[in-house]
Order: sequence, then C-alpha cells, then structure tokens
Amino acid sequence: MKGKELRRSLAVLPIGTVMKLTSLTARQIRYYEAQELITPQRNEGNRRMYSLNDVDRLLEIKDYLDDGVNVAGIKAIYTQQAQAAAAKKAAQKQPLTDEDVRHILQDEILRQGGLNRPNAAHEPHRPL
DNA sequence: GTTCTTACA
DNA sequence: TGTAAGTA
Repeated sequence: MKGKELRRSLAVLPIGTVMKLTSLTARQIRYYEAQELITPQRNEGNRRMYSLNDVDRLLEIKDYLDDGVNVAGIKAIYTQQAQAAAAKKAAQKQPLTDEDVRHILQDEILRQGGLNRPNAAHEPHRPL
C-alpha cells in the first residue's frame, strides 16, 4: 500500500488545474502557500506544481475556513497533526512518553475548536 | 496561452 | 481578495 501514497504525493498539477479542482482562485492558492498552509513544488520554470495531496489539503483548508477557523488555527492543526504522526511512529517502537500524551491531548482539544476566527460571529448557541 | 511577482484599490 | 503590469 505504498505506491498509492507515493502517487498522491507526485506534484504534477499546474495551478490552473488546481483552481478548477478546488474552486479557489490562484490568488487564494498562492496566499495559503504564503501562509505556509501548503508547500507545492516548483518545476524548472519556477511554476508551482501540486500533488493530489495538495489538492485535498486545499479542499480541507476551505472547509476549515468555512467553519470559522483562521489561518493561524489551521496552521496549528497541521502542526499538531505532524507532531501526532511523529508521536505515533515513535510509539511503534517505544512506549508513550509524558510529552507524547500531552501532544495527543492537545490535538483533541484543538479539534474541538480551541482556535476560532476572531471576527465572524459563528456558533449561535452551543450547550456548555 | 499560462503562470509568476509585485503593487495598488 | 481582485486585478493590472511586465516577464519567463
């Protein structure tokens, strides 16, 4: 099951195709890159080349934004996911350390909505 | 024709 | 964010 992941990681799509696939403007796609939410590769001519994973990531970013999560929040989420992934790998060989547990807990808290967009009044009424 | 960067509304 | 300008 490794070839599939490899193919999804191949950067073969120009920004024009990604625009159609995500319904995002080139402006937005480049902006998210500037905010380090995505890091597409560049070809010989300095053109951005995206992978299927990048497309999924952009679609995900769009969803988070709709849910009121700001760029900093999304970035934090991905940072946490990366840490969680690293922790999981380490856990395969060694038992969980206190720090690993803390990261997993933080990940859960984040997913429930710790970082929301400052403006845009969302969530009309959520039970405490 | 498409994409890139920079800059201004 | 949209868009214009000048390139590659």
